[in-house]
Amino acid sequence: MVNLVQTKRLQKYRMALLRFKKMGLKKTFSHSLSEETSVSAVLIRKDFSQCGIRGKRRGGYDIDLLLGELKKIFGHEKEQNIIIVGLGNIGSALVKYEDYRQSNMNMVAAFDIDPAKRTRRYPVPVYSLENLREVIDTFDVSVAILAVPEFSAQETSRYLVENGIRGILNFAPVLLKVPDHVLVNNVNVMIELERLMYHIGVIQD
Amino acid sequence: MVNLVQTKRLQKYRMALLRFKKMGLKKTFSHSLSEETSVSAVLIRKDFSQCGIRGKRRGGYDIDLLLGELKKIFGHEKEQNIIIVGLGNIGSALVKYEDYRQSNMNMVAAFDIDPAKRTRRYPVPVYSLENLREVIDTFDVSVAILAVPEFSAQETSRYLVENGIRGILNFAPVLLKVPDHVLVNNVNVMIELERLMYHIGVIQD
DNA sequence: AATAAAATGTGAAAACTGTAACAATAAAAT
DNA sequence: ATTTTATTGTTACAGTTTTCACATTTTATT
Repeated sequence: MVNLVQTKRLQKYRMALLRFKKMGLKKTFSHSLSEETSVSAVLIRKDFSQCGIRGKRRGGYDIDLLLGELKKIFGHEKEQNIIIVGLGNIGSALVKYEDYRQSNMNMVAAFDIDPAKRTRRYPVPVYSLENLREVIDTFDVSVAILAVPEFSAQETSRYLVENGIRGILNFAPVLLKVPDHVLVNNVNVMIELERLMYHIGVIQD
Repeated sequence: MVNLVQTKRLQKYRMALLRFKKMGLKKTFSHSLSEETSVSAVLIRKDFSQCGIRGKRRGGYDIDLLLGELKKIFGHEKEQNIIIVGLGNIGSALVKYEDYRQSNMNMVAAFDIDPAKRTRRYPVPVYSLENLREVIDTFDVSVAILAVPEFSAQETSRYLVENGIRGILNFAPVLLKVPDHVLVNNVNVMIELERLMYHIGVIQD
């Protein structure tokens, strides 16, 4: 229904709307959202229009209505269980995140090869990868955060997919090879920094 | 010279090339890179062509030559100093990263309002934000990683910009408002997870 | 030497994305 | 009640990005 580019924008709108709501506002206008998100007002109206969201001419858009529609689109209505694999620096930080609940996500388990990590020091139970299938089946998990070291990322991702994972948020600096039905989102700090540097023109001067 | 879309692809090529090189390969072909990066072979050739990188007809591309050109484009030749602001969960994890050196980046300092964080437990000195200007001037820093809590992100970013930062890698779930000459790259785990879920169609079934 | 095969490089077409202009409508002002 | 104003919604257009088709070059084969 909506493609990747639009999805990204809708998520921006949602963030802005949540902020507006927190400020006590009830309705908003394409221009206000434009200022907040740096997306042109026309494009915002077009996106809404295409999603079947209607405003009132001269009256703007109802914030709760918009958030409701976005909720439908992104399926926040249904709780989604997720897992995390790898409790190194990044993994440990991510497992302690508390924002998951806000998006109706539920971190149900963590996995690490190091038995020393399998303690109660984390907010979720920590297992060996041997228990992966069991956890996935029990909690109907389809999305995993992958935060293992570079050298084991490809193999681990294969194992995840083998056991039913269809979406991977990958923090390892590796281009994972996965079957067509699996989706990977890469988060790579180095690459983001590099691009930032390139674009602010640090390079030239 | 190259735009954002192309930059992202070039970074992908670079990752693939580094992998090929590690495997001992000397030359490669647009098709091999295509398989590795999921970018079409024609597009890869076009990107290279536009960057003034030439291959040999039937002979493919020389890996070292390609990496050299990419190095020039991304300015890895010159060392870039960066700082990190906020030593919470994520910040602490990022400051311990060791991959910065690979891209010729140098993490020179961290900042946190909590004096308890200002110990020697971190691989770089930790300061109060009062010392920001001093550090920025001394080390000629133009890029910062922002990993403070949501509520203080906007204010902190304003302060960073005021003191000369021109690029921000923002881990706070906030759409920062910054002047035109400043670039922000957002890294938002929730948003990435949501998009992943949306696109694998977890929602529908 | 001639031919075939495997690559690159590129101009034109297609697909996609965003913008501009403006009609339609609702609210506010007179 | 009428006019003005502000805002949405949409159609046509412009720009950007990707793909297609194929010419060109190099290497390998016969």
